[in-house]
Amino acid sequence: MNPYNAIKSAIIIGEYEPGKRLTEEALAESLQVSRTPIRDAIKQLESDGLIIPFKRRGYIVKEFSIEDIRQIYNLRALLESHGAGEAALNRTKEELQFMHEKNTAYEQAISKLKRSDISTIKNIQQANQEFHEEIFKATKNEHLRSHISKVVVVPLIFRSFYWYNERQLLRSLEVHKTILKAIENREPERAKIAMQEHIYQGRDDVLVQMANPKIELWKGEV
Amino acid sequence: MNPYNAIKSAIIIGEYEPGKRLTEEALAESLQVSRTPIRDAIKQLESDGLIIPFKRRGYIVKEFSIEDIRQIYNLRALLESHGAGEAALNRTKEELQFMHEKNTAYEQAISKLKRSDISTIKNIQQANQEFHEEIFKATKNEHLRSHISKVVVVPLIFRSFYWYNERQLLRSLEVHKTILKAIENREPERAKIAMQEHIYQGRDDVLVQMANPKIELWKGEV
DNA sequence: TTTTAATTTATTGTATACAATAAAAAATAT
DNA sequence: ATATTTTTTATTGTATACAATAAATTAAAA
Repeated sequence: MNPYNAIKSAIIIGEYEPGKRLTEEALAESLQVSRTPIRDAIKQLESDGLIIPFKRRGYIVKEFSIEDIRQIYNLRALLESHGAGEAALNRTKEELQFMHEKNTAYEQAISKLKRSDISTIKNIQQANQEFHEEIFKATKNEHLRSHISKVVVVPLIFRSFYWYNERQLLRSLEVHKTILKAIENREPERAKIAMQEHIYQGRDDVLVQMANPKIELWKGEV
Repeated sequence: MNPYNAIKSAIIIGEYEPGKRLTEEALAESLQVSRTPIRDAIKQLESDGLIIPFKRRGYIVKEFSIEDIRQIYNLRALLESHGAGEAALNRTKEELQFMHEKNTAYEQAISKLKRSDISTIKNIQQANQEFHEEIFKATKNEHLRSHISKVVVVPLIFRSFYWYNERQLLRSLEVHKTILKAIENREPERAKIAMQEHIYQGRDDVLVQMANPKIELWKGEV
């Protein structure tokens, strides 16, 4: 795994907790490479909004406020709902088939849920992400796609899956099916609204958990 | 000027034309710095979508197709119109005042138009950009702001000002005033739609010029 | 002559030493 | 005790040499 993915991964699973301070040298030592590739990774992570410079004394892992969550999820809602509408207009039969396959994979990942097992949750998050990405591929809009990927802050989504219970996961699966049906039927407005609602639901789940933390984020060895 | 802005600037004014090949070493030589800061700049420019890697043999300045223009401007329309709506809801009296000032500066920059004079056109583009940015500041939505800035591909906008005649510039000034009025009156829907129309107008002007190039991009020494 | 393999070359990737500098700590003055 | 200046230190910024490697070129084989 390259330095970028290694650090990102550690942030996603919470090994590097929000607020933790990172320096080039310490990261280089920990990943057994020189500072040069670490600097490349850091620049990318900064542009991703996952770390922020800390007064010329390294970086800290970004802590997301309630307002950050609102803003990020509202942006996602705007862009991803637009994407779903475009997908409903432009999808081919083959692409629809791929979406079905990705959603089936998501269903299977959910069925293997073991709470607090990092790798199970990673699988669920990954399957979910691939389903969403399949939709945006079908828009044939490369710029929209790449911008959506910049708005999607993976650590936030990972955390929401970490907190989700089975009921919540099954509900999200049902909404995926609604979105799929709308795309299948070439109903852009319905696909758009279903996707918007899906993202808002995710946003509110995160906000509720933040206001009233029932489950701590995992801590300890990888 | 740092390497990032130096290279970006050269791309914007067309000194580095679309398709031109760039290598780290040549840029380092030309800007009289080592490859290290050039590499940082290149990474940023790549993420901006202004250059693309060319089979491990340097980079080339991005050539924008008609489809690219459509996708980028449509994205801008989506995000900036949303931003204008939010600004109409959230702007303070002071922020409204700033917007007026920026638009006055835009009006003055236009009044000094001399076609084909790079620095005049740079001023117009800069003033226009500052007006738009003032609107997005008023949203108090830092994430929206930063994403809009990623969608705004400055070379495209610069080129459109390069091609614009006085009539087109005055029309764009009038639309700015419409947007301002809607923000002043706290009419989010109208601000949104006016901004959307403004961006689509810009898009179509660029598409028309691309289909039927009346004015060549500037070439020669800086 | 065309395909395949070997060699060379252009270019990015990485390590490392040193320079610049902002922040922190210590010393001095008020 | 507080404010100001000086010194030290932690950390990023930059230059440069060398390594890795994909692409281009040349040579060899079919």
